[in-house]
Parts: sequence; C-alpha cells; structure tokens
Amino acid sequence: MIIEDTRLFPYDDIEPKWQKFWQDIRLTSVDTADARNKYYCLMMFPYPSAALHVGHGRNYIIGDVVARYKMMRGFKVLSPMGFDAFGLPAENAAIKGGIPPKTSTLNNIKKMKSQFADWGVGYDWDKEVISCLPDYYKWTQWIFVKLYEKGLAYKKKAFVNWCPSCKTVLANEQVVEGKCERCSTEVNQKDLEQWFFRITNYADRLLKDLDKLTEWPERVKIMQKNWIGRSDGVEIDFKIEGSEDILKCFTTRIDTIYGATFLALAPEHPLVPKLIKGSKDEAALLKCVQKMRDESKIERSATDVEKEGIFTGRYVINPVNNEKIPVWIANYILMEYGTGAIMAVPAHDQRDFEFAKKYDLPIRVVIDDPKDPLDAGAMKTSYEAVGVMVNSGQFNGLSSDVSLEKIADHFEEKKLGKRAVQYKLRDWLISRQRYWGAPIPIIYCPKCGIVPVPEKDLPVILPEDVEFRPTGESPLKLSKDFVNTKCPVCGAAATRETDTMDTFVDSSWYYLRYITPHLNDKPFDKETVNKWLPVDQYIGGVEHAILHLLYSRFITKFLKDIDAIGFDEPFKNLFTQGMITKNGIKMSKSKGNVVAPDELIKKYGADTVRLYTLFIGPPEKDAEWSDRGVEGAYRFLGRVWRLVLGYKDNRPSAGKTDPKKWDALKRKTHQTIKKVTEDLDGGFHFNTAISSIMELVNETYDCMGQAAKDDKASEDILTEAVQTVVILLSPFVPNISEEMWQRLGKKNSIFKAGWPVCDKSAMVEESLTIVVQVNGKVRSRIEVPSGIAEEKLKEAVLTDVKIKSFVDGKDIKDFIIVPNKLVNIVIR
RNA sequence: GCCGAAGUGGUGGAAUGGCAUACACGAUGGUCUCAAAAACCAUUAAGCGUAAGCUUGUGUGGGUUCGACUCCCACCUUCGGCACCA
Repeated sequence: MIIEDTRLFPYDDIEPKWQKFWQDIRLTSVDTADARNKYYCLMMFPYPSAALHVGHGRNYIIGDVVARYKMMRGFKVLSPMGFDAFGLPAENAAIKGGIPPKTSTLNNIKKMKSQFADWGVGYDWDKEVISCLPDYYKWTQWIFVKLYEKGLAYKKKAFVNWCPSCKTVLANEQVVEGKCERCSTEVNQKDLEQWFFRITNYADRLLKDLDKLTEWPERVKIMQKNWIGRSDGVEIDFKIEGSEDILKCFTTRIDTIYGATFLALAPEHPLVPKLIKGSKDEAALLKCVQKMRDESKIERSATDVEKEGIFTGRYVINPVNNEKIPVWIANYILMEYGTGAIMAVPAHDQRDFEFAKKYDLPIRVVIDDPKDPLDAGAMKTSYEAVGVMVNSGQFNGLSSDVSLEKIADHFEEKKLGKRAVQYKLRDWLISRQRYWGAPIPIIYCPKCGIVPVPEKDLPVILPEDVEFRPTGESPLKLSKDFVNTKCPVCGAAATRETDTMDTFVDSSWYYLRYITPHLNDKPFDKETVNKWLPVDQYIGGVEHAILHLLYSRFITKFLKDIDAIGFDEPFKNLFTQGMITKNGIKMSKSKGNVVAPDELIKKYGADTVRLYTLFIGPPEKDAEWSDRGVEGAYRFLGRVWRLVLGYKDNRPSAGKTDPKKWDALKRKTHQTIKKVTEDLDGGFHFNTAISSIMELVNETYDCMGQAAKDDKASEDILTEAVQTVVILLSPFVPNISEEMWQRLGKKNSIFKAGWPVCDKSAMVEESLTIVVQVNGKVRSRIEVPSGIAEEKLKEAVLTDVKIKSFVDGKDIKDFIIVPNKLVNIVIR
C-alpha cells in the first residue's frame, strides 16, 4: 500500500536538517570577548514549568525574529536563554508528590529546552544560566552581602499571611477568599522579623531616570511612576493630650489643616496599644483593631468598601488653632504608606467625608468653591478642588494653592512640622519562609549578633536531604546540619538564617551573568559587561511591567554605585508582548484551555506555528488563538513553496497580455521590502509585515498568468520577486526559508545573505488615483499623472462627470487638496 | 477601589486626522476529480434598489474639524498589575 504524502511541503525533513546546519556553522554562538557591532537581544527568562503552551511560545518566537533580523542586518547578536528556577510551584510539588524540587525543576528545564528546539528558536546555549544552581545563587547571595554592607539590607517586623492550622506563612496566591488553600482555615496576619532591601533610598532616582528610558513603552513608565508614587507635602507633629508622645501625620493638603476634625490611625500603628491602654473599653477596642488587621490590604484600600473605625477616647491638639481633635482607628488607613496616621478633613477628602458621615463627625468647610459656596450640612461629596480659604485664621481669603506653600512655611518657621516627600513605594521584602530559594547568607552569633557570610564562604548551599511536611512549613528550619554553624567572626556556635530570598532577587541580575556565565571568582567580568550592556532589546510579558523591571533597575543602580558596573539602566529598549487567550481568557492549565504546540508542530511544522503566532495580531496586544488560523498559515507556506519550486517552468507562454503588470510587480517587490523593513525597524509590526509579503506572493502568482513583455526582463522581475519573498520571510519562518534559499541555488546560509535594500527608483509610479470627496463623502476617483500641478488637478476634478452632478450650480466654498491622495470639495 | 491597556464584519485583525474593513480565517457557489483532499476562480458589513447607485455603519452619548476608527469630554464593558505566582 502506498501512503500518499499529504504534506504541502516536507517540513519534517527540512526543520531538523537546518537546525543541525545552524548548529554546525555556530550561527547563534557568540564570543563575548569581542563586542564590536554587538546587539544584545534578551527574552525574560522563564520559570521552568512542565509544558509550554502556544502563549509562552509567542515570547520566544518574537525574540527569535528580532535576533535573526538583526543578524541579517549585520549585527553580532547575542541571544541567550536561562531559567528562573527557584519558586513556589516546585516546592508545592515536592510537598504533594514527594519529588525533590531540584529534580522536578531540572526535568522541566530539559523538557523546555526540547520545546525551544521544536519551535526552531535559536539560543547561544553556552551562555545558559539556571538560578537554582549554586554557581549562580552564590552571586545572588554575594549581592545580598554587598547590599548588607552598604546598609541597604536590613531586618524589621512585617506582616505575613499566616495559617494558624498549618503554622506556616502563605503567599497571597495560597490565600483563597481569606482561607488557606490547603486546609481552608481562616488566614490571619502575623508579625514576623523579615529581611528587606532599602529600595526606597533609590525611589527618586528610579523615578527621575524613567526619563532616560526613551525606548520604553509609555504605559510601562507611567505604571512605574505611579507605583513609586512620589508626593510632596508636610509632616505635622500632633501633640497627644495627656501624653509626651507625638503623632506624626503626612499630608499633601496642608491647606486644609483648619478643617481637620479628627485623626485616623492605621490599626497597626505602633502607638495604638499605648493610646487605648487603661481605657474602660480596652478589650472591645483591641478586638475591633484585630478584626481590621485581618482584612486584606486590597479590601481595605478599596473606596467602595464600607469604612470601619472606632474612637480611641484620646485627643490631639491641632497646632494651628489649639483645637482638640479626637483620635480614631480606621480600616482605610494603611501602615505601609506615609506615617500610618492621617489628619482627616471630611469637607475636602472623600474617604474622610464618608467616614465622618457614618460616625457623625463634624464636617467643616475651609476651602470654598468660588462659583458655588459650600454648605457643610448639605454637601453630598467632598470638595477637593482649589478654592478660597475660609475658617482658616490668618489665611482667610487666600487661594488654597497659594496657602499650601504659606502654611507649609508657617509650620517650618514655628517648628510645628516640616516639608516632606513620601513615596508609595515600600522597601522590598525579600524574606521567604520557604525552602526552594537562595538561602539568605546571614549567621546569628550569640556574641557578635548578625554576621553576613564572608565572600570566601559563599555559596551557602541549600541542603538537599530535607524533609517536606504536608503543612508547607519550611524544611530548612528542620535541617540541623544547615541551621547549626560557627560564627565566621569569633568561631562560636551560631545559627543560620533559614529564610530564603524572593525569586525576584534571582531575576534582578541574570542579564549580567549571561555575558560571562562561567566565572567562579566573580559574578561577571566588569569590562566585558560594560561593553555589552545595556541590553539592546528586552522582550517579555507586560505583567512584569512593575515588579521585575523595577527591581532590576534598582539592582543595576546599586551595582553602579559600588562600581561593579559602569551603567545605571539595564534595558535600553523594552517590548512588552500581550497574552494569547483561548475562549477569551488567559491560557492556563487550571482553566483547561491550553493549546499545546507539540501536536500542531507535528501536523504543520514549526514554521507554520511561528507564522501564525506572528500573524495573529499586533504582538503588544492580547490575541485569541484559533486552530483554523494555523491552517491558513500552513496553506500560505505551501503556496510559497510551490512558487519557489515551480516559478521557472510553470509559466504560460501565452495568455492575457498586460505588460504593465510586470512593472507593477517590480514596484510591489520594492514596496514590500520597504514596508517589511519599516515594520521591523519602527516597531514590532510582524502581522502587517507578513500580510504585505502575502500580497507580494498574490501579485507574483497573478503575474505568472500574464505573457511576458520580453522574456529576459520578466524573468528577472519574477526571480527578484521570488527571492525577495523568501528572504523577507526568513526571520519569521527560518527553516523553510533556508531550504528554499538553497533550492534557489544559493550557497551560503540565508542569514548570512544580508537584508535586501529597496530601490527607490523602482517604486516611482507614473500615475496616481486621487480620491474625490464632496463635503467629506467619497464621490469619485480619478486617475492623474503623478506630480500634476494644482490647477490641472482642479480642472480634472471639476470636469469629472460624477463630480459635476454634485457640484454644478452650487457654490464652491473650499477646495482642499491632500497631495497625491485626496481632494475634498466643500459646497454649501 | 487604585494604576495601566483595549473595544472595528460571522472570526483574528488593517487603517493614528484623508478611500473604513487591507491580509487572513470561516461561509456560500463553481472548476478539476469516479470521489475526496489539495489547488484554483467568484461572492461575502447591514439596509434599499433590476441596475448605475444611495443610505447607515468602528462600545454608548456629546464635542472639535472641510473631513474623526483616529483628537477632546462623559459613560459602559472586557483584560493586565496591585508588592509572598513568576
């Protein structure tokens, strides 16, 4: 029995053949010692998950297109890949299935690498980094120690999600509707000593330097700016009645100080226990405070959620008029922002307004609306705009924006407070009470206190013979061999820190390691790194717009400050790609809407899957996956395949004769070169680049049905069109393009062939079609010679039959000409 | 809730102040074939009209403009992030 070959082209022969060929000629291998003409193309390194889906593929395919295109433009392209290999899922798998995290992680990496190969994406695997291996995390720990030495790593108490039943800390993800995902126990907030990085010291530089990032998407910069959240204001010292303590409040609206009718504290505020101590309602107050503290932060900051509060029974003194102001505790005040205490001005802040209404607190207008005077009793919402000062002593009658500065001056002169800057950005909590992460290199000595592990003793190795408990408790705490050690300073018996680092620390410097990945005596070679960085093109998901990118920028700035590197921004160009959805939602295993690439690649080949992924839509936007669309891409490649193999002998010698078509094909060829080049240089417009190549293919087929105007000339035009199609397609579909290139009789790899250049003289058109509108509506189209004079054009338009019927007998008010495109006749 | 983004045919999308729906998918009809697949040809926003053509139409409502998918204001819906998923 003969099984018929139903493939449109022999992708399964082609793909392994050329992938081996590229390996043999070391197409993607780069010696970083020589950085001349370098181009560093980087994709965000992935967390190793068991199976990649087509949504993941988008990132790698986009990066591969960029790398191959730049290669063809003559750059020395470094495109490395690695794995962000520490993290929660591997640990969960170990707890559930008993497979050690290292084993499952390395298995996943192996699977992923074979999937990369299936997609035909090429990396310089000599540069691979894996963040969970000691040769890498040694240097993550080294960065921690450097930060510690500079006072930028420190310990303080912070709240964590705590499951009282499992006796373990939970990630936000492990808290489902306020309950532990493992045992469904109500989760509460627990105070724990934890390690932080002082990223807030860099807040201002991280903010200001966003201006340097001219090649970043504006939306990402805006998100970072809002995340850093700089605000300028005044810190006021409120004296507490009957106490020596003072309450510090930060406000951006010092102009409203005379309207403060209560103070509100976060339930976590350190003075809360002291303030309510001895009160007759102490027990009830404490209970209420605890309830507020257990609410999640997102709930608490939501403005549509019911505001809750309780009066402490204490008062402070308003420094501008010596008024007694009651002190409340309120759920909408967050300890993390500002001082954890606010002066509440119900008349001029909506949240305070709602709180005052609920608890019947006074509302006093101190800024009046100049157009519509306010009546405190009748207000439905707060008045937050600029206005005229009233009820504000010596400042009455001034504009509120002027008194903002005057009152601030007044506070500083009388030493009642001082101008201050606040950031929303908080210090980076890097402690994780987990096993599968880089151990924090700290030793606690009973005599010497906190001692960082000296560089010569790094890495602090994560032990592998540990016991995983079903509760999720960190096995590090239970490992005596790990915990018990000697103090590196005095040699006394000491214990190790058992917290590990947030995986964002691992990923905040990996792009530096790629350049010189095998050094054992330093994290990277400074000189080489300085030549290759910043990264020329960084590509990844928009979901990383804030955290990962901000942390990387911070670590880069820190390394610059300690003179480890010579630049202070890591990524010059940033591209954030959209998600691939299926049935309107993000692809994920748990949703059961994952499209696996394996079967598609088997059925249509990698080039087809690549082409469809790129054609699906603008890469920065989300896109809906359709298996049908894949078939379309497959058929297109089949069409190109037949064109390339058969264009020479498949041409009819007689038929319709239209010599103009040949000139048009030459023009189209060069227009397509221009369009594709612009689409790749000006942005990542792969979808429109591909559609323009499709148009060229369609026009080439159309031309083949025409008799030649002269054999040699049309032969040349046709050959040029076909070769152009192949070379323009090559970054998108490398395997089939390389095969077709060789079949066209070329000897070298298509990626060494150089990018085609468009010939402007070939694009000149003799005549143009001008759209003619009457009052903005298209009424006709006329053919005119290109470069026609304005008067001649007017004449041609007005003698057009269709236009005459609209214009005759009417007053022409205006005659608008858009050169080479359109005219619009405005009639009354 | 806050911050960011997006809403265009049956579907993915194109057009960033100048021809709305390029390119593709799907669908319908046809050619080839014993048949199918593949390929090729034609039609494909809606409504009216025998036709030439006309009218409406880019989430909703308003505005700016000779001209608006594009700019401005308000609203609605969907998606991403919100600091222990990475």
